[in-house]
Amino acid sequence: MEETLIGNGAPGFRPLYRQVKDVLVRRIADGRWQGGQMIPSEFQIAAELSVSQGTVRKALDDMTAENLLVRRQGKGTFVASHDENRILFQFFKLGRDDGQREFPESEVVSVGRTRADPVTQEKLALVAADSVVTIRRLRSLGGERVIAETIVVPAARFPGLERGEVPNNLYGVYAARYGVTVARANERLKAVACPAFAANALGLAVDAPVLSIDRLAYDLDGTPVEWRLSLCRTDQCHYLSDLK
Amino acid sequence: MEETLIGNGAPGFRPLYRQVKDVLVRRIADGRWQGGQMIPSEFQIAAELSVSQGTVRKALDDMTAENLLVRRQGKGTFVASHDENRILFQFFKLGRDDGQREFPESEVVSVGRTRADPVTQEKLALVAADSVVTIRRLRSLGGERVIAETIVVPAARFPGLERGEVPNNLYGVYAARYGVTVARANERLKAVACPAFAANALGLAVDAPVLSIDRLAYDLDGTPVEWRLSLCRTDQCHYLSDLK
DNA sequence: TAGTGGTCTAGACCACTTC
DNA sequence: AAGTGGTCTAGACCACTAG
Repeated sequence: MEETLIGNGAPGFRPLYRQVKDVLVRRIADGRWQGGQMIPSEFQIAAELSVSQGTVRKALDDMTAENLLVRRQGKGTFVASHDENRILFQFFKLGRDDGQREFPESEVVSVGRTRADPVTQEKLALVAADSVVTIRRLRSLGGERVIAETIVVPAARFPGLERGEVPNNLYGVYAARYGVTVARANERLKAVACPAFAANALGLAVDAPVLSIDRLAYDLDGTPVEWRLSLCRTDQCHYLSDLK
Repeated sequence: MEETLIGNGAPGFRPLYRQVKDVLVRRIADGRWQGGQMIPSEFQIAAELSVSQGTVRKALDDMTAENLLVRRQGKGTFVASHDENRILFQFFKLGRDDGQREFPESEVVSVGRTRADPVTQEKLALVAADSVVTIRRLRSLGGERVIAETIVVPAARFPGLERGEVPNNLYGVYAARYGVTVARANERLKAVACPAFAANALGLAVDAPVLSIDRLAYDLDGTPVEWRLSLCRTDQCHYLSDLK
């Protein structure tokens, strides 16, 4: 076994299953276990780490509850990938009023690399010397442009992102090309008057009400990795929030 | 044991812990276990239902994850109550921009009982003959009126609600006085132009952008028990949504 | 048939709270 | 010291998938 688990007599007590979980999360964070890949069975992990299979199960169940793993009876346990389905249900909360749920199309407006302005520095925990990549794009649902969004990421974690294609499924690219796993995000929503630049793009009058979504996304270590501001026209669609 | 658990050879297979959970949920739904009350220990429940303590634990852990129970090591397991804290973190997602999180004050504008209109019938699964109680109120954060909301509930489940005081913490009253536990809700958010009636109350210009929150709340059986439409001014506050 | 995850049990011991 | 929930183990058996 490569990692060392501490006994439970220590004052800084941490449950075994927590330590097991930390080890496994690190393997995903380090990219040793990639999205979509099947991981070893419970018994194999248990033997490797010298714990019982039940302890491994508790760690895996925790990670499954946090959408880091997907378990399929009879097949195996897989690292969750940022495919369109996961995005759709975990990270994209906009749905059409007719109940249809679909992955939005994207048109990139601009991509560029600049120094981080003060607001961005604060959002992404950067300093003035740091560079960021800024992506502006429009997104459509059912053929209608409904979102104008600005995405800002630290250039250091995504070298070369500003060159070449910007695909629709960004979080998939973060994971596959840069080994950055977006694990969670928080969003702040406001109703605001539509600014001119977005009004043109969305086919709205200036000052029409639009939904502003200010999102900060974090990786597995809790480090902010993306700041995104989306302006959405919500006459034909809505933001869906489940409270439970 | 009063309830009968089925063996696991049956074709309609249901895990034991699921059956245990159903039994315990029913006790809360029926009001036999009230909010805030301590329930029997794992061993007592296990003995009563003739299952192992581990099986009871899995049922209790599930219910804890769904915010139906609160477990405190060394003390016991308690039925979750709709106190201000739970509402604040589970059912009230509006927070001030300065980061303060507080329970809003309420001023009731009107309370009345009428027949359910077609839209309400559809939302709450009622028929034309059914009556509903409608509450209109204003809510404040930090002394500022920020929400104008309309709440509609089936009169049959809340007899007499339209008479007497309407307290600030409605879900607490649903539970304590009517035995109705709000277990989950879903909200649809839009940015809309402020209608005249709300503009006056919120100190906004007509057509100013406001956040519209359309909420349907469900009880433990999954029956819709409340429809609520909130119009919020979001210049000093925001709707907080955590994606994980 | 073999391998995976899912359920269930029984028992030991630890951590926290209260008396 | 007694009672609660929390962790950990070991082993049995069931359900699902694939070859």
